[in-house]
Amino acid sequence: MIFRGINNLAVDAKGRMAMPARYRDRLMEICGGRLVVTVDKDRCLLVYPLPEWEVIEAQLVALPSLNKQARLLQRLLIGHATEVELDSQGRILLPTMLREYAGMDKKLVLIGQGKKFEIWDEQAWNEKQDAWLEDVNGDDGDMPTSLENLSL
Amino acid sequence: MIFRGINNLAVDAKGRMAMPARYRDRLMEICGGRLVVTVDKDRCLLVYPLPEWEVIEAQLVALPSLNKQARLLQRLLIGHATEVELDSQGRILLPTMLREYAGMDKKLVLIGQGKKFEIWDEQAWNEKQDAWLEDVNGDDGDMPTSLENLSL
DNA sequence: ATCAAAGTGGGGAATTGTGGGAGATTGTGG
DNA sequence: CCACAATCTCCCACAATTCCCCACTTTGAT
Repeated sequence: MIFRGINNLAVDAKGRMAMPARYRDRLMEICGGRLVVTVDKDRCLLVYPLPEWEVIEAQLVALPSLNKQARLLQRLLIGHATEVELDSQGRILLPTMLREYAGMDKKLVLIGQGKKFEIWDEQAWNEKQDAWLEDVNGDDGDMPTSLENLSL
Repeated sequence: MIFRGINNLAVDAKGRMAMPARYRDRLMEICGGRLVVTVDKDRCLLVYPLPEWEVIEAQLVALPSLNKQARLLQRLLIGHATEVELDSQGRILLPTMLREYAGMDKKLVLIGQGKKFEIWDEQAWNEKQDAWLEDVNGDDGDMPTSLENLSL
C-alpha cells in the first residue's frame, strides 16, 4: 500500500492533471478515486487518498486551539485541503488557488511518498533538489537521533 | 462532518458573502442555515454552525471570572458573536462592525477549519501566510511536543 | 503494422458567484 | 405617535466558472 516513483506530467488549460495510469486501479480500490489535495510548507502540494487524509485531519483538529504553531498548521493543511475526484479519464482538477500557491506552470513533477503523493512545479523541483543536495553534503552535524540510526 | 478547503470570495456593497455551494447542503442539515459569526484574536472572523457555537459558548462562560485571559476571551468571542442566517441565495450578511474589526475590503478568503470557518481579508491572509511560512521554515527548534511527532 | 491504452485538448450545458432593484422592516428624531 | 432614514430581505439577472462528455494524438505492446 505504498506509493513510490516519480513522474513528469502536465496541467492542461483547465488546471487538470492526469494521474499516472499505474496508480489508478489502486486508488479506485482504496478510496473510489476520492482524493484530498492540500499544501505543504515547502510550497508544493500533497495528495492523499481520502481515508488516509481523514486520519491526519483528525490528529490536526485535536491540537490545542490556542497554540500558535498548531493554529498555523491547521490553517495551512486543513485550510487548503480540497476534495477532488478522478474523472472518467483518470484526471484530477487542481484548484486554482493551490496551483498558484505552489507556483505551478505547465509542467509538474509527481512523486510517490508512501501514503501520499507530492506534486511540484517542475522548475521549483529541480531548484530545490540542487539546493538539498548541497545542504545534506554540507552540514551533516545536526541530525536528529531518529535519523542517525537509520541503516539504508 | 469536517469543514475544509479554501475559497476566494467577495463581499458586495451590502456586506453580504456567498457561502460556497459545496457547504450549503451540509449547513442546512446541521443547523438549518443558522450560523454564528464572531471574531478571532488574529483579526479574522469565525463562523460556527449555531449548535457548535453553543458548546463553545458554554465552555467560555464556565471559565473563572477573575482570570484576566478568560475575561478577555469572553469579551472578544461572546461579545462579538452575532447570529446570521443563510438567505435564499446561500449568502450571509457580515455585520459592519465585524467587517471593520477584520479590516475587510472587497475580497475575502474563506477557509474550512474543522468545526468552523475562518474568514480573512484577502490581503491580510496573504501577508500572514507569507510570514507563517518564513516562520516555520526558519526556526523549527521550538515545536511543541504534541506537534513534533506528527507524521503527515 | 495494428491495436489498445494512456495522455491531451476542448465544446457546451449546468451550476455558482456577484450585483442591483424594490418593497418590508427597524430604529431614530421630531 | 408619526415621519423619515437607514437597514435588511427577497427577488431577478448576468457573468464566470465548473463539470461532463467526446475526440484526437501519442506511446508501447503484440
